[in-house]
Amino acid sequence: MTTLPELPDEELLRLDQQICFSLNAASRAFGGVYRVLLKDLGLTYPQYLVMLVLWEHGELPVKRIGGYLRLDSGTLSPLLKRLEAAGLVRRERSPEDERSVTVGLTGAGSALRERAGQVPRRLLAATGLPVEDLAALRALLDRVTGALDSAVLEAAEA
Amino acid sequence: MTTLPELPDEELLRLDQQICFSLNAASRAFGGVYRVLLKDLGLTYPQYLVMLVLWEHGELPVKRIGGYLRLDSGTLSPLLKRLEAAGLVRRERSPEDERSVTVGLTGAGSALRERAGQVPRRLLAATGLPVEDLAALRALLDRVTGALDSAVLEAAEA
DNA sequence: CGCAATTCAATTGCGCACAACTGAATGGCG
DNA sequence: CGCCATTCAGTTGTGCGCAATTGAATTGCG
Repeated sequence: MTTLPELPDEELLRLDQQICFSLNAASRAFGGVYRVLLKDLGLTYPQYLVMLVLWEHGELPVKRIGGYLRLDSGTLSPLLKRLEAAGLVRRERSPEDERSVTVGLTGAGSALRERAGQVPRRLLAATGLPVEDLAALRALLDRVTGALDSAVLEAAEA
Repeated sequence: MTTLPELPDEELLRLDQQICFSLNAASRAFGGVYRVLLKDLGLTYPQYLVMLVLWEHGELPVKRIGGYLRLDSGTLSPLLKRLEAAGLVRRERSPEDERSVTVGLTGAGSALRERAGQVPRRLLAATGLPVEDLAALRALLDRVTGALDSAVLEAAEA
């Protein structure tokens, strides 16, 4: 934890701007590329993330999907309904805990995985970065995410 | 532009997941911290970005604000209306080009800059990263944003 | 056992992001 | 000059993200 010593406020303001600007721009630039790549799959980017989780882990309760993606039911419930309406996903109340809803893939949902196979390679090519730079980027992002989350938690406790 | 040679599809899928997961999580983690920091200013994070632009550049047409922030009128028009309703901003048709709307700060909008002065320092502290790491993060993000944008443009031309 | 606290998914409400479109104003070109 | 393409801001519609609330099911504790 650096205490950011003798930097003047003006410098801080400018640096802060660049960081939040850059992160914002990058996030939406990724969204734009995914939008193009996912268009003929009929998926949005968040829907694709949910499908990735289901392809990897199979049947899951909504709560656990939210755990993987840091999303709550306010976001997931309508999203899953749309995936269900598209015939990719099946939702049913868990028999052993009636509060929980289990989400599983339909045949079409599983089959979509084949057509999605090209997406990662095309996305990586679009980034224009060597794999090791992407790994460094991911490591930095994860570090900052962890720190930001605990900062919010501490603020909430106070 | 690396061509990502002999990596198997399974590896690519996993790496891709981690990158988009990480970026998504980081973006929303930043949003969470900004939400806390900006709460008593009565600003959302995108509204704060617009105010930063206005504080730095003064009066600007909507189009130029969108240029700085990569946002279009579909996002900015309602956002600016809310800032106007909050008394922070003033909007008026440009006399020399009636299509354009000039956005400027009100007294309250300018005054808010003082109260926002603490935000950058508190955000930087929350990231838990030394300044040089944040600079590296920003550089990586900017590189990838540029590459992604041109990739989308090329796809649009084809 | 019975009641209170907790855990889930779902819903509501608000704001942002983006595509598609509208309509007014402008500029260019024949 | 007259017309057409372009440039703006604004509107509409869809989907995501999050806070707050609801309501049902479950758990825990006295």
